[in-house]
Amino acid sequence: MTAVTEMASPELFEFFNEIAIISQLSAALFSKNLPDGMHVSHFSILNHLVRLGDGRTPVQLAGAFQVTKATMTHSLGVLERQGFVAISPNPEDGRSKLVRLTPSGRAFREMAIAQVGPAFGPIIREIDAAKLMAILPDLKRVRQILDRSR
Amino acid sequence: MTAVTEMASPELFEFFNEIAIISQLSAALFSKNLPDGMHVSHFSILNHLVRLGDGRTPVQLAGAFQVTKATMTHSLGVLERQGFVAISPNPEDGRSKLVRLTPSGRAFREMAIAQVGPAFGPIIREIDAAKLMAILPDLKRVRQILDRSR
DNA sequence: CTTGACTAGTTTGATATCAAACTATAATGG
DNA sequence: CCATTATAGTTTGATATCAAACTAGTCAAG
Repeated sequence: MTAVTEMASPELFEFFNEIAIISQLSAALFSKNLPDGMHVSHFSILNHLVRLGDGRTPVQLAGAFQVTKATMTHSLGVLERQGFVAISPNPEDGRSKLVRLTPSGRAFREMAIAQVGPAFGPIIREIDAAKLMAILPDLKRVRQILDRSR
Repeated sequence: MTAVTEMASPELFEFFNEIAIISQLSAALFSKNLPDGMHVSHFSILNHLVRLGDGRTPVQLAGAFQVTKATMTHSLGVLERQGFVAISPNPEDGRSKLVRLTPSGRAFREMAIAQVGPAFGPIIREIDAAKLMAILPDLKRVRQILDRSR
């Protein structure tokens, strides 16, 4: 058991290290093709709201992206100041709020996809998207396990 | 082509999103089991120096972890203040410096491994380390492609 | 030599993120 | 009802990171 840990640690560490680097590089590539001072995290929130529907609470969003509530407060502030989301009290819970997309927010997301898509095009071609999709379930499992043991 | 991009984008985005979340969660789990205010990035640098050898320059290290020079300046400052590395001028290049581990730095790395190992033990068992190792080469390819198109 | 282009490292200013403390509302058990 | 406990969101203070401007050293071409 100790032996297993000792043996597996370096490789496991390498695994997570690789993950961290890919995360950084892809975020950088993404941001570079995003207008202005928009960050991937902001786009992600808009994307999430478009794909899975409006009217989520900040805590739900924080859970979806595995960031803290404080981080989500900050990100939503940015999006609200840009006019990309509207935040209103939650009629069903006095403590809570609801986040809704504005038309401008939807438009921005469309534009971002149009801009970023081409940048990732060559990568998609080169990487063999099928392989990535094959990996995805394994990654999800890793995520779930990490999430549970949090 | 446009069609391919449009079709592949959501999934590809999901892929990178999953990567980003795993990166965050694993870093958090790691940091939680690291003494004091030490961050994964600091440990990683020490680990790198132990495994691949001393006497690297800051730029080499920045390249290895795909962070900017400025970030590496900061991280090395932390490690130096903790007494974990010693930084000296590079006799072969007046612009450059050499980073060396101190005994204290080696000891800290050992201790960190001893502390973090157990925390990741259950995860190793549950995740099926073999599967992760199978994925690793694919991840490396993704990293290389991203790196090249930077 | 000397100039011009490149490279190493630092500094500066900004931002994303976190942890912990705080406020306000909800829910639950006696 | 009320007191306790839990949850939603914010605030505060800290840190890791980045991009861009800057300093200083190197190198190559003439």
